[in-house]
Amino acid sequence: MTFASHAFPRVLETSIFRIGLDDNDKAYLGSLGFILRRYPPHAVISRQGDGEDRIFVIHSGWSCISTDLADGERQILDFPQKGEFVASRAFEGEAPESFTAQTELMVFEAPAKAFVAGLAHSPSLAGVLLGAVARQRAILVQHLTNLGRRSALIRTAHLLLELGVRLEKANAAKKYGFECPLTQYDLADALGLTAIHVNRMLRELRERGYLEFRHGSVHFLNREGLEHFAEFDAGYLRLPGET
Amino acid sequence: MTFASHAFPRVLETSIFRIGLDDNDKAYLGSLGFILRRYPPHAVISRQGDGEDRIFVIHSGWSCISTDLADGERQILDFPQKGEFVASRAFEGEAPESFTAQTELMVFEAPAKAFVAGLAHSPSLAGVLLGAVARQRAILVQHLTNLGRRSALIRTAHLLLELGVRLEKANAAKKYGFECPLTQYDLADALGLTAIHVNRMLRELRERGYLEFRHGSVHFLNREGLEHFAEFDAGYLRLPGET
DNA sequence: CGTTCCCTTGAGATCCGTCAATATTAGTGG
DNA sequence: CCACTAATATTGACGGATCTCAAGGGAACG
Repeated sequence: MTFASHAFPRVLETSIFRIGLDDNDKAYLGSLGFILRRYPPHAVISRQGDGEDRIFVIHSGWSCISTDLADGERQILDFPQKGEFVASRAFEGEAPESFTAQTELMVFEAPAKAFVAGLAHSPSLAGVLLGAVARQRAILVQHLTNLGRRSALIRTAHLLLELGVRLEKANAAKKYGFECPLTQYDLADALGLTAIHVNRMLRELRERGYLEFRHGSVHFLNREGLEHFAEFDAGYLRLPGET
Repeated sequence: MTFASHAFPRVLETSIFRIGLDDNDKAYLGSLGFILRRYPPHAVISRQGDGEDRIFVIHSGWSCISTDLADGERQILDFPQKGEFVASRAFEGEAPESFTAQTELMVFEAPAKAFVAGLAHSPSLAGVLLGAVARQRAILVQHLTNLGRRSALIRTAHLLLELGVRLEKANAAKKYGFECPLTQYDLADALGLTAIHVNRMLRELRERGYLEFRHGSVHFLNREGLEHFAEFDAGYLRLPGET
């Protein structure tokens, strides 16, 4: 279940922390006790309300962070990708959201306490962390804008375009699109729609020649046209340090 | 337009930064060049896409942060309240959102560059900042959940309850509710609705005996019942350091 | 006292959800 | 490779929530 912590420097190279840290910082990060863990599909890694406080860096696989509602529904906030980080309690208070594996998931994991305390020892790490938090925030803001002010069709397109770009930045995209193990129910919970309507929107996007989503993979057919149609501007996905 | 920076320690006492900082930290904060500025109603303080990078702490008045869409619409993300802070560029990249005064607005303002650089000099400030960012994130997450998974009626109630609690924590609420200069158009842009429908939802809440929103003030008539109806749990609004 | 926001209400259209049924795919064990 | 099952995808018909369009009323402010 757990692996040698010396595996951590590897993912560092492709993670959100790869920029802006000198060797001292990296050595320090490596000392924080990150371990590589594996979770099976549908494992709940951190549940809303938990007091436990951990930092995760995605190594491989798909997962989601979500809020759980009283009636059993959920709102998916994001699908964190390889190299991105997740803070179960967001550094304060009780966990406001749940973190769930969707496929088999490999994550680097460390207690948040040591991580936060470490910010004092590595000032540049604090800056990098702020940058990473800012990017996460920008993604959340786009999802919020999606839900509030865009039609179901554009909203669906926008999310798939975003995931495509994020996977490209993580070097996990194919030439034509990307592998996407999400079900239409998952998409619905992220888009504030029903799975049935997501199905209709995917069909509409296919009939308009924009993309195909079949058998777990998204295939862009007219990406430029789709980006224009969905008013998609990838600027908010810029990684810290990226020009 | 600008006031002596020694006014800053005053708001510190009631701001998000009031907890967890020792005298050294506070003295350091005071040296970062915060000035008190006044903006007239509807002033655009920071526009989406700006490169300028400032930190604000709300002193008095109402404002909103929003994303601007191509068709001229906007999605309001939040209404920051007294003592809360706003980072125009969120510490990285270009401003992903606009910051606009809604009433006359007084803010403490400082260049973000010095602020971020200062985190190295004041490790506990970094921790406090993370806590503040975490709270902002929790608020965003609730707004996202509101838009995605709650009906227009509950969504409206939830936002007004949230604003009530936040104003109480800023000591800016009345006994029965709070002064609220927002128009129904403003609420609509925050709730992902049209102003017309907001109007109908407010009527419905009034007719159900939950609250009145008239002449710029929100009056809770059955707060407990409303909190239950709207599945409102104020836990996510806990201030850093608050039990 | 007139203008300008802002609020309020109604009627009809549209988008999206609900319910119900079937088809397809993926997984499992024989 | 096949039979069976569960999960997922697909489609249609209908209803309800929300939007659009249109009109008027009220409050604030000069």
